[in-house]
Amino acid sequence: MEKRSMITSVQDVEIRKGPWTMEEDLILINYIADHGEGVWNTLAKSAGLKRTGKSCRLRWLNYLRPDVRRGNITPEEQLLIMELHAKWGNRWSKIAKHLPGRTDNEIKNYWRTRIQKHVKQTENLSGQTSSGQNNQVNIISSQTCNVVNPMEVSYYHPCDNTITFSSSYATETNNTWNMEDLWSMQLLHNE
DNA sequence: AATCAATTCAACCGCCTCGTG
DNA sequence: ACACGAGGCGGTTGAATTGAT
Repeated sequence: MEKRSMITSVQDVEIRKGPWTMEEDLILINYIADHGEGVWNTLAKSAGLKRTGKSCRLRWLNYLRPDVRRGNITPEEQLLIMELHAKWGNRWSKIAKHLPGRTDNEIKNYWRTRIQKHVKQTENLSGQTSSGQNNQVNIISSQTCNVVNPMEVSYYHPCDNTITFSSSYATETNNTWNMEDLWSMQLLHNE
């Protein structure tokens, strides 16, 4: 059950798993600010983090990096994701390189939870019309209005192949604390 | 208000590739 | 040529959150 926040003991070294604490984030941010990123296993040990190098790398790249953008995928980004996925398939890191600030993990999650759902729905509605073909264009053109998020409604415009959103909210998803808080604290800490 | 179902997304896992000795 | 470790990637999991009843 307690898959999260557990501690695994491997060769006398406690390895923490599960959600990162604010303290761990600050340690990682400060360490990378001083020493740079990379050589993650060494970094984890040197920084005093009871985490694997992989875990540190993932946390930094997907959440703590100052240039990472999270939430509020724009219609343009959504369209680009769909186009690139149609072109390359599940090459998430490759797709992410074309969306500045977006991570492969976020794009993967976004695709699976938002877009793929609509792919299946649309396929069910449109029957076999696109059997075996690259389906992205069909997905788009068969929809004139769809709910992408419970709080967002997107409208497709077939004439110019664009999507507009009517968004009733603009809150970014939080992970317990605000990143701006973290970065301001980190700056203070480094003073 | 309580309960259950559905959704989201952070984080882990396993596999693969690459560099090094 | 082989072994090993580090890094990177895609698939998957499951706790937390949100919505529905």
